[in-house]
Amino acid sequence: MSVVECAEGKRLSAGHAPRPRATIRDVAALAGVGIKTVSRVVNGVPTVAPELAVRVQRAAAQLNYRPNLTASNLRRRDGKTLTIGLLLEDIANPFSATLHRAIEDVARAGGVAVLAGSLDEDAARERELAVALIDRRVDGLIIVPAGKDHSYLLDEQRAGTGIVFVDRPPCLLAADAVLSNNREGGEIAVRHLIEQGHRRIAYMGDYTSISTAQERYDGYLNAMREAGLPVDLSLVKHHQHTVAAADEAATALLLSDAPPTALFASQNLVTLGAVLALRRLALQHQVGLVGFDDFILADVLEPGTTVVAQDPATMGTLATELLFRRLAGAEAPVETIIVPTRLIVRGSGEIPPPP
Amino acid sequence: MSVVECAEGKRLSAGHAPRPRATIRDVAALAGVGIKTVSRVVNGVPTVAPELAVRVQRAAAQLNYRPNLTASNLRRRDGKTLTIGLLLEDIANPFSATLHRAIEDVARAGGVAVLAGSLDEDAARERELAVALIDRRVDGLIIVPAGKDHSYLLDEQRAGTGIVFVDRPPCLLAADAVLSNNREGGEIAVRHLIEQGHRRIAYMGDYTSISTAQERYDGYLNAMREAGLPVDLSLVKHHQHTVAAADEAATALLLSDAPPTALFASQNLVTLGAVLALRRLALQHQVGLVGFDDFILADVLEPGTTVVAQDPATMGTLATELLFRRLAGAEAPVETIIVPTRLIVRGSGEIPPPP
DNA sequence: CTGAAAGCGCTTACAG
DNA sequence: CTGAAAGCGCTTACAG
Repeated sequence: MSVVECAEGKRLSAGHAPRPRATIRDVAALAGVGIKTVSRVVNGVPTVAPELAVRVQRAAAQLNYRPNLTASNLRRRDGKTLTIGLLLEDIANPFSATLHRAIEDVARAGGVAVLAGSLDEDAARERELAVALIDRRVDGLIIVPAGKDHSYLLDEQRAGTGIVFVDRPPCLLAADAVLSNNREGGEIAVRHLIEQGHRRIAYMGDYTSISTAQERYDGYLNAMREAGLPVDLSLVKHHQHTVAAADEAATALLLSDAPPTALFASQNLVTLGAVLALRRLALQHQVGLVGFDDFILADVLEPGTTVVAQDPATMGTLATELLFRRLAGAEAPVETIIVPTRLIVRGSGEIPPPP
Repeated sequence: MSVVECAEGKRLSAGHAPRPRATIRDVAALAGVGIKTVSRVVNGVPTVAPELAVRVQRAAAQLNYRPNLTASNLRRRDGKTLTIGLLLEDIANPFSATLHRAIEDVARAGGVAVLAGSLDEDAARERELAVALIDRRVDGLIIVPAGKDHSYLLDEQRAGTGIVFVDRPPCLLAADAVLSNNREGGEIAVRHLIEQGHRRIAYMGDYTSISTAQERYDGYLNAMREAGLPVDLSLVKHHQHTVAAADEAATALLLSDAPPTALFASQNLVTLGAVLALRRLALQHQVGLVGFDDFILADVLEPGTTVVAQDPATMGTLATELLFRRLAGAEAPVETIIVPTRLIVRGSGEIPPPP
C-alpha cells in the first residue's frame, strides 16, 4: 500500500574529494572560445555566431556551469546583487511571516532573493543586522525598526541602497514608509465598544516605546474623549509584551474592585492573553473584547474575537514595489503610504455591559 | 500625554547626488598606509604597529568604511560567503516560520545570514530557488524539499556546499537529514483513539506524494492492523491540502451513512478543517479528533484539540548545527536524525465513541 | 611590521 | 562577431 519514497540504493554520494566548481575559464577552454564569448552567451547577448553559442551552451551544460553572481556583481556597472535585506520584529510571528511572504513574492518576480532577520525589539540588533546586510551589499533594505535613530543609514542611502520602512516610521532619516492607520484603528475599536454601551473600557498594550502601541493608545484616548468618557488610568495597562504578561494584567483588571466592562487589546499577543484570562474567569460572554491585529482561529473561539485587522500582505507588497521603483531610479520625494485597517465583527466586541 | 516618536524636522535627507561607498583604497589613502595594512586592521590581524592601527581605524570610521564581504569572499581561501540558503514549504506557515527562527538563531551566532524562500510544494520551484541560491554562492543549503529527485545538487555538494534536509528526506542523493518520527507519531495518535474505544477511525491527510503524509498514513494503518481493526477505505481521505478542502472532506465523512466515530487529521491545516466541520455540525463533543502537528490556540478551543506535536524548533537547531559541523569539515558519514513527537492530551482525543 | 604585485571570476572598454 | 587587456574590492603569496 505504501509508496517507497526514495530508492536508497540509487543515492548518489559526493565522496570525500571536493571538486571545484567550473568557472567561465573552464567553459571557454572546453568550448574553444574566449571567456568574453562565454560571458556573452551566458548573459544572452545576441551578437554571437549561432555555432559558437551552441558550443558554449553545450560546454556549460556538460560542466554544470553556474555563473558566480557575486563576482559579476563586483565588476558590473550597476553593482546589483539581486538581493535585498528584510529586518522583522520576529520572523516566526504571524504578522512578520505574512509580511515576509508578500515581500518574497514580489521580490521573486524580479529575480531578487531576500535575506531576513529578527530584531526582537532590540535597537542594537537592528543596527548589527543592518550592517551585516550592508556588508553583503544588498540592493535594498525593508525595515520594521526596533530603534529610534536611523541616521546611521544615511551613508548607505546616499550610496544608492533603497530603504523602505514598514509598520513603523523611520526616525531622523528621510525614507519611504508603509504604515497601518494605527490611531484611527484604535479609535474604531474603542468607538465600537462605546456604541455597545460600554463606559469603563480598559486599554492593554505593548511597550509605549513602540510607535504603533503609542498610536493605538492615542486612538483609545481620542475615542474616549470624543464620547465624553473619563479615562481611568487604573484601567490602562502598558508594557504587555507577552501572552503571559497580558494574561496576568487582564486577570488583575477583571478581579479588581472596579473592573472594566470591556477590554481593548491593542496587539496580537495581548489579545490572546486577554482571551485566556477571560476564559479562566469564565467571563468571555460577560466582558467585551476588541483586539488590534487579526489572528488565526479568532473566528473559531467562543465567542469569536472581534478585531481591527491590519493587512500585512498588502503592506509587504506595497513596500517592495516602492523599493523596486526606487531601485529603478524613481526620484520622487519620500513617500508614506497608509494602509487602512478594518473592523471584523465576530461576537466578543458586541457584548453589552451589564445593566 | 503622547510621546512624539520622530522629530520630523531633524530628518536627514540623502539628496539626489549618489555618493559612492568608501573602499579599502580610500581608507588607505586617508590613513597614509598601504591597502594591505588596512586589510590587516579590518581583519584584526595583530601584527600592525599600534600607531598605524589607530590611524586606520580613525580613517575607516571617518569614511564610514564597511568592507565588501562579497569582494573579500571572492579572493579568500575558504571562499565562505557567511550566508546560507533555506528552502521552506511556505515562509508564512507556522511550522516553517518556527523552523526558520531556530535556524536563524544558530546561524546568527556564527555570523551567518539566511536567504529563505517558499516552494509551495512545487518541485520546479525548488530547483529554481536552489539554483538562485547557488548562484549567490551560499555556504550551505537547508531544504524542506518539494521534489523527489535531488541528484541535481550532487555537483554542488561535491564543490563543498553543505546540504541538510529537514522534515523530508533527500531522494537520489546522499545527504544529512533531520526528520520527525512521522510513522510512529501516526501510530501514537491512532492508538490513542483506539484506547478510547474507537473502531471506525477516519484518516484525513495531505497529498500522498508528500513523504510525511505517507508515513503518517502508514502509522494509521499499522495501529489499525495491530489492534485487529479493519481499514475502511471509505474513511480514508487523502490529498487534503487546504483548510477548505479538509473542512469539506470532514463534513462529507460526518454526514455519510456510516460515519466515523473519530478522526485522525494528519496535518496542521487538515486539523483546522476538521475542527471547523465538527463545529458547524455541532459534533465537536461527540466525535473524537487527534491532529498531527500542534497549532496555536489548540488549547483554547472547546474542546481543546489533542495533537501529536512535532518540535520544529529543535529540528531547525539540530539541522543548522549539523550543517555547521559539515562546513567546519566534519567527514562523518551521512547522518539522519529523528526528532521524537509527543502526544498532547487536551480533550478532543478523549471523547469515547457512542455506546 | 609593511606594502607592491598577482589573482579571485567576472564585466567593461577597446581593438581587431 | 570575437577576444586580449584592464579593473571591480579585496586577500594571498611574497619581498623587503
